[in-house]
Amino acid sequence: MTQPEHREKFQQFPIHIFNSLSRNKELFTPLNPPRVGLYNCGPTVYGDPHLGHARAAVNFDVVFRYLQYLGYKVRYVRNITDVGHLEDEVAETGEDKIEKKAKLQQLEPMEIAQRYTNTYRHFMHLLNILPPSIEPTASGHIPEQIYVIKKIIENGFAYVMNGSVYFDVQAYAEKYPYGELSGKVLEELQSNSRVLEGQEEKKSAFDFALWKKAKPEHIMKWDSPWSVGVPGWHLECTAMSSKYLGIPFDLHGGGMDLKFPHHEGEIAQSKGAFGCEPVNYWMHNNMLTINGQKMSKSLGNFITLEELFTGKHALLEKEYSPMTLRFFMLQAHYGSQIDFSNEALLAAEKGYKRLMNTLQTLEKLQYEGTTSLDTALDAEINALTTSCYEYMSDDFNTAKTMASLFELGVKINAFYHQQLPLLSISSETFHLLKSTYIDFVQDVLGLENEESGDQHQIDSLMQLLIDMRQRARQNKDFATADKIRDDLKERGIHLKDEKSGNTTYTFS
RNA sequence: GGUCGCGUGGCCGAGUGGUUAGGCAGAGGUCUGCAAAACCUCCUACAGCGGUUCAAAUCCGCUCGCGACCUCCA
Repeated sequence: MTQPEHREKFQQFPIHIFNSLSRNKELFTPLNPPRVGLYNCGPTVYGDPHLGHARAAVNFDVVFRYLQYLGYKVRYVRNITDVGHLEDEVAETGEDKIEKKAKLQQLEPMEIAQRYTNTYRHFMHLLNILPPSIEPTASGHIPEQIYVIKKIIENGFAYVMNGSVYFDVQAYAEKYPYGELSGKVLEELQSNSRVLEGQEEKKSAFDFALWKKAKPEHIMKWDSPWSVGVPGWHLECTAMSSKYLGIPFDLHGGGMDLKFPHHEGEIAQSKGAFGCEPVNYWMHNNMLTINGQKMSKSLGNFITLEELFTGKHALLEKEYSPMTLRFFMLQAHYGSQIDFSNEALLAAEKGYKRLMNTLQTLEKLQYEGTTSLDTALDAEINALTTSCYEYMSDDFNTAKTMASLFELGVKINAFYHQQLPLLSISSETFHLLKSTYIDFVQDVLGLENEESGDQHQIDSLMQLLIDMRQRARQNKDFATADKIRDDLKERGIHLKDEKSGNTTYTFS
């Protein structure tokens, strides 16, 4: 995919990323070009993947895709958290989320983790999200996590208490600033911290566990120098990102809700263990709301991907396809909140189909003959193709990029329907238009056609019906012709008679 | 309560000191046997009130409304 023209455009529009840490848009300079290390916080596999998972995954998939498109060699690490996160209502028992579910369902903890990992991967695949280069699990990296804890203890930023190890935030804060990413002030944290049982072990309420001693009844536990127990909440990402990407690495992503305490913890652990920032650029995608309300289980507006794709949810008027969801998300910038509603999804569905129809139209376009150049039009199309790079490089602005693609689509359709002469642009411009449009829609934004079934057989069946109707039309038997068209329409297939005399069809 | 952010046309959503975002919906037109699609044209907004400026939706202040984080969370 690394074509010379990409390099040229790339040089013209170097990538700028809004770095959550500095709160500024910064020129992206990888440490070891052309290699880029990308880390994204993946799911905790104790439940069905939902819309929030999709947003994070889609956004960083586009980052991954665009970097690769420009010729970077990207190692993309997205973890699977299969251990270690405490659940609210059982926090005082130190019980593990995954373990809790296992007991309820009488399954092995790893069986649960595996099942939801499979489900997650399945839905990511439906969303056309490229698999990461490495998908490490927390449970598979216990020694690495123990190693990080040892380093932190050695450096004096952690203490052992009754077989558990806690990060000493106060000691850390004397040497490094704490709370930079999330804008937290230590004193405020202190006064606002909720008092939980089992916290009397900690020196301060905001100290966090690096290792937690297990209760005898716990099933998921590992040996360590301190106790048989489980690793802390934020440790896996530090251990696995440093292992596979080095320290520091280039780019770390995740949902905004992870800024505190998760990513703040990662920064502290990394500096505490290795004395340096874990990563140069932090990217955070914003949250979703549903009909203007926060998506949460207690509000009953929590939508899983399966519910969205099947339409089986009280808030959904119908099902929406994976590509509709992907399109919908890409029409907004990752840094903005987006609001879900049936109207918004319906609009996205239509927009997506228009984009796909244009893509198919473009593939049918043939440039033949001699140019009779329309300089203004030629320049306009050139500028629009260039703007795709410009906008993507400007903090991955998929919304603006899509706007340019739609404007190019107007030209593509006009060429195809002979509303504009194709030969009014140069052959070079035509090929640039074609490659840019196809590449950005398919490779960069990852939007693809969703037709199902055996397309070849459907085509041949459809051709049969189209021929029959054509004959009826030639005989002015419009009743028959219209019946064929209307009956197909009832079945969700739309016929279009084109100027050229050809009839094409689309699915609704 | 603390911290941060947002309020854009009928809906969704970019943008952010002077110039068309885009999608969906709606109106008119071209094309068509009729449609559909496509194309053309129109609908041209920035919560309210003040202030800065030659110029503000964009900067500042206040008011109102909303959201996120502070606790597992994408």
